[in-house]
Amino acid sequence: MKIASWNVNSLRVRLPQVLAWLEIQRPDVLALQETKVPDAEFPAGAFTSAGYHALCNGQKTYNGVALLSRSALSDCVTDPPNLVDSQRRIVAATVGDIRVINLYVPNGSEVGSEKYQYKLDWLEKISDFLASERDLCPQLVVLGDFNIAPEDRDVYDPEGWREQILCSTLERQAFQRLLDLKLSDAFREFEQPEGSYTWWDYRAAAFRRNRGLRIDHILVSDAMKREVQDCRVDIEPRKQERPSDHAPIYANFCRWS
DNA sequence: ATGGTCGGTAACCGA
Repeated sequence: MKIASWNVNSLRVRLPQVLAWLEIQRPDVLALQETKVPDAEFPAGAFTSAGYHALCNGQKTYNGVALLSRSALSDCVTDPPNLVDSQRRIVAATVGDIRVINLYVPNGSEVGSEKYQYKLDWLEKISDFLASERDLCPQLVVLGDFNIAPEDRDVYDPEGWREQILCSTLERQAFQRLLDLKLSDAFREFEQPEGSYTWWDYRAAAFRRNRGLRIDHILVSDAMKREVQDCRVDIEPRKQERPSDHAPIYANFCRWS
């Protein structure tokens, strides 16, 4: 079973690339972020034709998440009780016996800004939600765009990014608190190439120079950690014309969908 | 080379 995550930076623009990627990689589940499309305009038909069920939680212009799955999705949550927010950043659902939670964590803009505080508050609240979800279902996968590079090795220039947004100590501590919920970073369960990243700025030919950060993650509960077989970044879509600034990541689990 | 590029939307904001 393959579970993937991809910040597409506008599903309208990236739909052909997403459909192509579904055909090539055949993930059982794909979590999308930054769809930037209201639910009424979500291209559900295209995904149905491709063999996927879809759940969307979108809005105009900003944010927006969705879950695609080859098998049915149930028990959808978009608004945890303690996270009242007009920004559409969460969609959770059950696939078989696995609880999948797709997150688009706020970017935070700049350390010390109002948006930065919103990000930290949001992470605090999501932590409570994840704890309650974990207690309901031991087979838990939490994935998405976390907008946090957990360690220096996840950053192409750690000194240049020291205490900058995506890398600050408070953000890294917030990420660690998620791991403290007995969740593991699936990517770090395996040997990985140095310079593995999931996001590269559009500017300054950052991708060509591999000036990236690893800010998209797949976190797994202990029950799922026992079954994870590999976790990779697929940089092929980032090489294409008009790419998202993020690459997809995926993990394979030793079970059928 | 201390800037640079996207997407959404309609002058700039967010990333």
